[in-house]
Amino acid sequence: MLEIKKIRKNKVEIILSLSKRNVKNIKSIIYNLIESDDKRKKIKSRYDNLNSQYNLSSKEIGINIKHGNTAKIEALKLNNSKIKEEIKKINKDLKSIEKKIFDILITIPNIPNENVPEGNKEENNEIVFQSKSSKTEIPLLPHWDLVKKYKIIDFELGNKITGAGFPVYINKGAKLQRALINFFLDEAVKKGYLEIQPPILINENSGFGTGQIPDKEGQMYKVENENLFLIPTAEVPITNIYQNTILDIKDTPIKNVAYSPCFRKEAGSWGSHVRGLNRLHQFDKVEIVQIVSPEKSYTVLNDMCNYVESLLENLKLPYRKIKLCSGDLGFTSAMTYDFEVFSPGQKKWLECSSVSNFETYQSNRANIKIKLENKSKVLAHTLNGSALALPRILASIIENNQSKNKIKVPKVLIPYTGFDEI
RNA sequence: AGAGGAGUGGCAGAGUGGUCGAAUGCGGCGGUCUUGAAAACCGUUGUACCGCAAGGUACCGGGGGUUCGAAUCCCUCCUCCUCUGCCA
Repeated sequence: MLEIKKIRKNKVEIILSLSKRNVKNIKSIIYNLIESDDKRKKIKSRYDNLNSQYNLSSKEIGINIKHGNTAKIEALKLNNSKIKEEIKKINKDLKSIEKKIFDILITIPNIPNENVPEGNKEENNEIVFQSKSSKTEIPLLPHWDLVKKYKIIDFELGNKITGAGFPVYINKGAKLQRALINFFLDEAVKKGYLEIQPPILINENSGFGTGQIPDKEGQMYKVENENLFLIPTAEVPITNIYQNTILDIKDTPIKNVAYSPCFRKEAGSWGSHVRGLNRLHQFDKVEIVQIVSPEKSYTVLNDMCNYVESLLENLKLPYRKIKLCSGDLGFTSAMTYDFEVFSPGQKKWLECSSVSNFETYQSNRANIKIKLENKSKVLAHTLNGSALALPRILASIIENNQSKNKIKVPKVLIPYTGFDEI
């Protein structure tokens, strides 16, 4: 959520950059917001003033009770009851204007960083890097055929037990999953990330803190009667560890890594183009999260991207790095790089990581601050990225490493799998 | 799950209806002293909002209520501890 103070200060720039993001009527939204905030200030001032009068009067009653001035007490009580009525009324006004402001604020997405390419179409995304794809003579099978052939993932079983989008990993398929998770966790820990295993159910407040609620509430599975949600990503519990905290600058950067299963309803995004591991309701992911002081966040974004690239290189997968344009940016992000691995069986690129800087958008919601050297407190910048999401990586691994009768396991994974081919 | 107890400032801990935003101790910060450090002593030390400022308002787990007045009384929810039960 954007900070109202910043909006007031930089309204022209903000209107300009949000209009690049497809936000309709942004100018009138912003002006409406500022007008409402002006109103709020006036009401707040009146409200405080009345409360002050009321408090004084109550104290006076106390003093008069001690001295037994019955007549005066009654007069003061009468006066107080009048003030109280007005306080009640003004309190209503204050609450309603605050709610109005809040309701507007949560509909406004983050402001894209100035270096984000402008545009609303996929073509406006900037391909920063792309591996040269290796050409092979033999026809390559898509992963949904390979997993059947080698009996490592069973989609039918998943349908039976749960429903579509919940695959069952079997034998070397299951081991490969476990190997990838351990490999990703170990690599992150080597880079100084603290390993965390978070709850995979979160409450409403945490969902709000990272921006899933209310914007993407419909994409999360809700536990009936408990008011809890299955996490769509470990970003939610991990970032919310720090909700309502003031971090000392000395304790930053916060670098956390977590493996978790992720659950997404993916409502509306299902179609014939979605097959196999391309899109699932449940999948595994290792997520890295950093919380840093504002001036460092873009350096950190780069570091995180470099780290993700190093994983892809270690796995020897053809990949590309894409800088998302303003129109493609997630609601809460100020800048995002996507990483895609090549699927030769499908002849298309599959997103396997998304690394974002949210600047203060999440920290303002979750109330995460940093106390600087000079003791001033500022909203922290939060960042996160997949490092990595498993299913598409697994798809790409088996498709890229297939030969006629086997699939070679990437070298770095062999110590983790205990076998070198499937 | 049942019974009982408890949730107060960074921590510890007082306060059970009236200048309580809250004693005290520890910690933190600033200073005096010291060649330096420690000790001692003095001062300072929460967050948000309104206000140019002076100052004001709100917050004692969350929400609601009683009262002229609530950290203190009542209701409700959450969390923690103890005992009983159940269980991976």
